[in-house]
Amino acid sequence: MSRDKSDIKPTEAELTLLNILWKMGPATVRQIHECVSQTQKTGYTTVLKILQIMHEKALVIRDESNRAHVYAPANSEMVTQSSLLKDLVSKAFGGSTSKLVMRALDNSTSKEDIEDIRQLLNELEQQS
Amino acid sequence: MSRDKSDIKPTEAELTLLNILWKMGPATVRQIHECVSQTQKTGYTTVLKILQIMHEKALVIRDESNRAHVYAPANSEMVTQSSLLKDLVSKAFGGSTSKLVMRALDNSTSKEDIEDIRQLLNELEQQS
DNA sequence: ATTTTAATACGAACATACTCGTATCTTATT
DNA sequence: AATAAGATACGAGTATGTTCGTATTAAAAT
Repeated sequence: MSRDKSDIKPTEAELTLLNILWKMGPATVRQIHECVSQTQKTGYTTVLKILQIMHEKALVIRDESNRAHVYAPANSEMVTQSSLLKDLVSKAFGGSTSKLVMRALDNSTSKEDIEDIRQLLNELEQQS
Repeated sequence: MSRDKSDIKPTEAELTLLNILWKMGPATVRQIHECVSQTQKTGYTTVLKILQIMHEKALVIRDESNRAHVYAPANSEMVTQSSLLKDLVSKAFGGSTSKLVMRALDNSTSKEDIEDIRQLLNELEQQS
């Protein structure tokens, strides 16, 4: 059973670029490189290459109508976050999402966060 | 700033073995291999090698007093889970644990789980 | 038209992870 | 003591990810 196109797990470098794309919207390699350069020292062609690989993997789509290709995420941030969580749940929490949630809450959560989450729990309970 | 010994991120294969060790307790390579063989077809020396690498990385400790070394996790399951969560939060949730929790809850949680989590929220709130 | 600029494509080098066969060493059995 | 069994150590092959230099191509400027 091979992996569905839509739930390929992005690598670390790929996730860095996806984060930028989700934040900036569709962008050229130059724009993406400028952005990533603010926090890392990475060559232009490195960013280009990663994007090309991501295109092969269908992690991004690109508009080739202009000379400078315009890249955009293939999946929303939400879908990708869910996919990464699902992966972690299965590999490190025995498949139990609630175990993951409890462990996450153990660590660090502010008072406002607690209220937000409680609110969400109420909504979820009503749905079912 | 180099990585602390105690929060090295285990790879996928390493996590598989750690899961076994947390479940079984300290074990020899043979025991671990038998266990992992129930779900995967992996050579004995492959398991051995991974454990040796994990020992170098200080992910496991081992008792060499007998011929068959006895391996044990260097860190608890809890600590490792927290470390993995922290990593995912920073890489895919902009550093926000509560965003991760909410995304996780969105997906799938049973009614009993919701109650458990609500209980935990109450306790957390009292602490602060 | 020629030159300069700026983009993509390609390939190679390097790092890490994973896998396993073979060599070596230690203990038990005969 | 010699052999067999069972353990670790080592090294090499493969796969994937990351990095970047160079080549090539396309557009803009002169």
